[in-house]
Amino acid sequence: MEVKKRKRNTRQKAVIFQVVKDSHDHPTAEEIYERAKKEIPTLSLGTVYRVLKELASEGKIREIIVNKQSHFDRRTDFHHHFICRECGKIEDIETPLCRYTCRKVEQKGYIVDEIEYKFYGLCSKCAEKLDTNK
Amino acid sequence: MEVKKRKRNTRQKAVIFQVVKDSHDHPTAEEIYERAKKEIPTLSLGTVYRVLKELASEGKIREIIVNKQSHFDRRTDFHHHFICRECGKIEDIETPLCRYTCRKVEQKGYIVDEIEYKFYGLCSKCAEKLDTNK
DNA sequence: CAAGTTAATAATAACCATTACTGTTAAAGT
DNA sequence: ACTTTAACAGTAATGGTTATTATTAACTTG
Repeated sequence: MEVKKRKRNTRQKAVIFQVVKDSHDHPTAEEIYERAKKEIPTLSLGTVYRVLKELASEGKIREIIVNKQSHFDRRTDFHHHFICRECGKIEDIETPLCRYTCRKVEQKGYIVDEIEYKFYGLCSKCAEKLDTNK
Repeated sequence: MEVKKRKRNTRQKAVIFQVVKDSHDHPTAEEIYERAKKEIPTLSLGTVYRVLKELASEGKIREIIVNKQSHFDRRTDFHHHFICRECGKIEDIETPLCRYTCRKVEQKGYIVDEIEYKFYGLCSKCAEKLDTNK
């Protein structure tokens, strides 16, 4: 009954994956598209979206959503994000899992498979800039 | 130079605010629109969006974004959310502010003005349902 | 390694939550 | 009541994302 679909290794997938892995920021699909086009000029934006979703569901990259827009993270280990309201930059935040919080959630009978902490405010650069302007 | 705009108290604003305050779930703009239309049948969806944004920026309600869609919360006090991947329900989570984490973020020179924790997984009902189906 | 199969692609249309626009309505001051 | 104009209803536009489809190119098989 089950028709098994063999996956194919395409240049597009390899290039898009590499672009994310080489990104030290947290690019959007559009930005990844622009970077990958330098390698494959005929690349289509739809392909970028599809491949990114696939890579994320395979656990090879991470999707993070900021202001209703998907960004992609080369890191898949446990960490969180700080988002600057001024410049929009997304910074990684290393913070341990809060056992106390997890226990409280699990006590309610919920099964948690993902935890996401987001901190909003001003990054050091923007905080400084706004301070000197005053 | 400054032209002061006097705000007007309209029935639309009052009804929309009341709908959110009476909501024990976390409705979307569309859902709030449907509920408020029972009171004001000629209400426009655009008005709902505008008023909700206004109420949120006044701190009278809270906007929470789940799956790239705005939901609205009658609570404005410090709390977080659990989102069920199965039924989409959003549940409140009471958890204290993690001082350790905050200190780490502030050590980087960031100024934090909002903290958002989201827990994803299965709510107790859906967890049970999926368990008995096996 | 040529031929056949079909997964993945490029290009484009559609989607949908949200925002912008515009003529009209109705709060609030005089 | 009259005037002013903030807010409204109705509708068009926006923008990130997803769906569709004919075509291309990985991989399989002979």
